[in-house]
Amino acid sequence: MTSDTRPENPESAAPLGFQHHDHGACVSDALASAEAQCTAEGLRLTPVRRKVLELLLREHRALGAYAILDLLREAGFGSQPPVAYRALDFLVENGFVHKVERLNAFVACAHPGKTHSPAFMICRLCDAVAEAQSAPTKGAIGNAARAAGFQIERTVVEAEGVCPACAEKTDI
Amino acid sequence: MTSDTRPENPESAAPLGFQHHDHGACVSDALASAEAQCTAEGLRLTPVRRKVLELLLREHRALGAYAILDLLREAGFGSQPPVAYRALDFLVENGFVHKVERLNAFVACAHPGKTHSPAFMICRLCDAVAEAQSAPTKGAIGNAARAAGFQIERTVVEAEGVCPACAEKTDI
DNA sequence: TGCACCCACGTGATTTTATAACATTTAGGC
DNA sequence: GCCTAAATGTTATAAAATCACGTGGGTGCA
Repeated sequence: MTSDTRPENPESAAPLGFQHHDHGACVSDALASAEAQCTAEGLRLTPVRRKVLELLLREHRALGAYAILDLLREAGFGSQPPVAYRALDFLVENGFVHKVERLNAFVACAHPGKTHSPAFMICRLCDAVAEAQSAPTKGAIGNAARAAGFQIERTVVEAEGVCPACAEKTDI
Repeated sequence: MTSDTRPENPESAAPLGFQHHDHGACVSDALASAEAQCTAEGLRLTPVRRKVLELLLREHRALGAYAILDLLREAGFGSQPPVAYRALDFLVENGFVHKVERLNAFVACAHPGKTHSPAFMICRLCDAVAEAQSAPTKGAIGNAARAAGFQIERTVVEAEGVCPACAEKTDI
């Protein structure tokens, strides 16, 4: 056991977007901003919750709950599933983390702050996940919902395919 | 065990669309059309596969793999998970059935024949699932993909909310 | 016709993902 | 300080999915 989301395709540590960027700052900025938001809204960013968010920010890719659990154990936290799931529930509920349904995995939100409807692009080769925005009430699904009288509360939009880096490796 | 997708909210047997329609004809028509397509394409719609499709058409709602497995057992087929999963793999691969990622469940395709990108509306109260069409390469996600150089192969579009029937019951 | 191959099926075991239930601790309001 | 509510730790179990291996039934071809 001591699982990870995948056989761990070596070199492809799957950047959250598909382009590189200054990490490190990105992690601590996001943590600070999360802390600020929690203070502002009276939410409790407890040690476990903070750690899970930090792990997801640091790893910068989608991690399964049990992969997170392993990392929590290493960090000296409880190591039973509910520990991870509860922290994830909190983070997802408050928009700091999203669940990628297609992968049964979790990613730190790339556009924190305002509530939004995330859309994901998932590379089937290297498992990289990029987050974009979707517009729930627009487009085909919005029209269908209006026509059917369906009230949309939340949307899951995930595209599976090949990221630029993998396409290059494969095509050439 | 002997599971079903839900505690089975009694009266809400969750129509596939949100409006009623002539069932029965709908089931046998779909089966016949699937058979025709398989013959045409040299695919083997074996007894188990046919049975699974029939069950999904008949139930007319999203069923978990284990719920299907129970029904298969009752019908005298093998009752180990791979039996259901293999049949479902075949049916999904060939477009007769879709997987609803949000529910880890399966529905018979409501628009068989041509290949398409399904979009689902899922009622969180009665679990009804309606299928609409999405346009993968259009809209926000299509633009994001083009901008990022991501090649979309498949999309998951699922809206969660309240169906007309449940909205009526609740609001009044 | 017979044989060989491939595909599908049956079954047992196991892995991965997720939740239930309950005791214990901790933080904050008063 | 004390009470309450929320968060945590832990045990157990449920639900979803896959692996591995053996068997049988068509299809194609000699």
